Amino acid sequence: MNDPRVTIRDVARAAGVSPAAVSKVLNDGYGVSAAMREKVMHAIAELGYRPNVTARAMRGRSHTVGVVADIRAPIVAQVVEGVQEGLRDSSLDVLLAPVGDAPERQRASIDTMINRNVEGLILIAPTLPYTALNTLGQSIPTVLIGRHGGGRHFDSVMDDDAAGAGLAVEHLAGLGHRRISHITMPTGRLRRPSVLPQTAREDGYVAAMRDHALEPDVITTDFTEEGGYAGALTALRRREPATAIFAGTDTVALGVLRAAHELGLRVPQDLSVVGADNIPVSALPQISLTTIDPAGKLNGSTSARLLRERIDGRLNPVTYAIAPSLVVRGTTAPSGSDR
Amino acid sequence: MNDPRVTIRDVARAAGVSPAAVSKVLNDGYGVSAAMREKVMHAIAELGYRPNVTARAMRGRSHTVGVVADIRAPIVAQVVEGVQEGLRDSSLDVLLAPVGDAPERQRASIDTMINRNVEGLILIAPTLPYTALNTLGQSIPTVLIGRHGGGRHFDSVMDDDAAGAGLAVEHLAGLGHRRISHITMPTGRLRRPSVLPQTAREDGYVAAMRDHALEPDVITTDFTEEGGYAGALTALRRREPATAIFAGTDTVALGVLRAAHELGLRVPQDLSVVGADNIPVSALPQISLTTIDPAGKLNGSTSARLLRERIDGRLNPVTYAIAPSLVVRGTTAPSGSDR
DNA sequence: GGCAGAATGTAAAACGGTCCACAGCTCTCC
DNA sequence: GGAGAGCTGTGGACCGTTTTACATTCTGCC
Repeated sequence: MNDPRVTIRDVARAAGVSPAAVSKVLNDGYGVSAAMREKVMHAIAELGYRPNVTARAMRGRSHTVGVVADIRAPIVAQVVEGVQEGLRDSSLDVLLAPVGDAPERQRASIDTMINRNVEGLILIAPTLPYTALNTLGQSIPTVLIGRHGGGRHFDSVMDDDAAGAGLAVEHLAGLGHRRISHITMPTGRLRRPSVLPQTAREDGYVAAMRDHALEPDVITTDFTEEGGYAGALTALRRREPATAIFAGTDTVALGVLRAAHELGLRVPQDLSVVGADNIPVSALPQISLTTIDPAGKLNGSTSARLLRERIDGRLNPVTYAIAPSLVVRGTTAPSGSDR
Repeated sequence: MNDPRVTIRDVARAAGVSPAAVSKVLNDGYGVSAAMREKVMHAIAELGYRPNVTARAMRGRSHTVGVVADIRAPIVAQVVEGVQEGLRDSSLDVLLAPVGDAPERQRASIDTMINRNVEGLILIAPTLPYTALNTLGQSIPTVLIGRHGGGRHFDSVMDDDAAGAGLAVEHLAGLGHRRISHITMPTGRLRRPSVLPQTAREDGYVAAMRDHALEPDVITTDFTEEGGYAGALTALRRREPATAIFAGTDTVALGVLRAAHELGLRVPQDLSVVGADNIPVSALPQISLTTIDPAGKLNGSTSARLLRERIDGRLNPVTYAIAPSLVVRGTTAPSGSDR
């Protein structure tokens, strides 16, 4: 912490060895005697030496993994925690480049990381086109979280969102619901199979409905509370209104709850609602939303493991789909019930 | 993006000049002719050259500002957005080191940043002791957000939380409330005046109550929904129960709302509730919490400005207190009202 | 035309590590 | 006792950029 910084030369002098020797000790290189290791370690502790990472980075290893994510999404905190956990014993530090909505900001943040010679990248729910990601993966170890479809030059970790949607439909159908609507959002320019969670959920919903011999009803708005409100009004003003709504995200579900309230519908007696993402709000007693839990931490730690393998030289792509779980809370009940 | 990376030498060769010349163009150095600038710029664009930041960092400037924060707090996203905005025209990039609760993780994240030669640090609500922060500020330009009291070797930006508490009390007293309880959390090891927002709020609350000739009633639990629930039970089971509660944070306020609901109290008719922080949930129609808005983005952009001044050489400490505002929503009403 | 001084460009040394190639030493084995 | 192998440790080049000190060219003016 004190200026000027202690360098490897200072340590070497204090320990009476060469800088190269200190470097070897630090990188547990081949050919260091116990005696020397001891001397060097002592000098390091004595002087409070910490290697200058930028200098290290110039010779290949930057000891840094870059995470690019929109930190406004509550799940990101959990994912990052998982990443850190997965990197704990590895001498790799996690740095986060914050992005907002704009795709060009994503690019800029990725470049920020690459300019700093990060050893690998973890991108959370990137909206960049498939080809750009593939090109990126060719030049640097890359793992994608939450992007479906996989790719040739990067690893992918995601929740099995289609299966999650299946869980939701199964739960609702099991409660006797027949008219189950789904609210989703436009896919942007992304095309199947390289898509974000909402599209996979939509597909899973449609498939599950067909499996139960039910008619799918997909309403497309946007993923805000407002969007959920508007979507719910559509679903509930049909000639044969929905008795259950599977919302594409919890935030959307909150809008659905508000619409129901305004229309005088009781939840869950008159309308059942299922969300997705299990954001912190959903667990609040006032909300108590039945939802699909995305296992954010597990996504993070799995990504970290894959990235390390990739940094260590693996080239063939790996895809991990994590089984989601349904968290049953207070917004779902049997159809036509009045408990 | 393509391997191997384009270096300054490649650009120099392509433009038919020396590497030094390219460097000068990049750093708008003294003594570059228009012709040379033109040639170099063209070569840079041609080759898609981007300077290697780690190499730059070795010669002093790392073009990086480090933000250390707990990304689980919703406000952090807004603050970071403000920081980025304040740094937009500066060639400085923002990198974020995520931390959790543990103070030693804060230290580790700060070291992570220093090891990478960042030009300055912005710490959001750090819990490190005052002396550690002061020492830190002596070795690197540092700005603290959300830490009261200021210091000799760093700048401070914070909401005027005492004034915010004053707004809350004034609002409630103006509605006719006399028994206004406040729920706060322990101060940890921090001592006045170098404290986190909650302590400043508590002080502001006590002062404002006295100003209105009312008796302060401070309940100390912890800053979770559970804590709020427990605190509210205490306040509402007194012989003379509170008619209004000023919660230390919105999350706490959510617990208060649950307690009120369970006790059969209607909000706002039987009990008024004010929170603090204006987290996204509070704006939801179902919650509609009256709260104090912390102007996160303004905190961020102000910090960025101060940090730049400090990087440019300013040494004397500056403290900025940002006036908070009260957002009146649906959880407050006149005392004894039955509107 | 010659000269001072300004303007423009370059060579080379740094920054703080890593790592290759090699030197010196000890040990083993014949 | 000497050759060769195996260990330890070191010198120095190198990574990509900035910056200082200096060389060269140009300009204006007497």
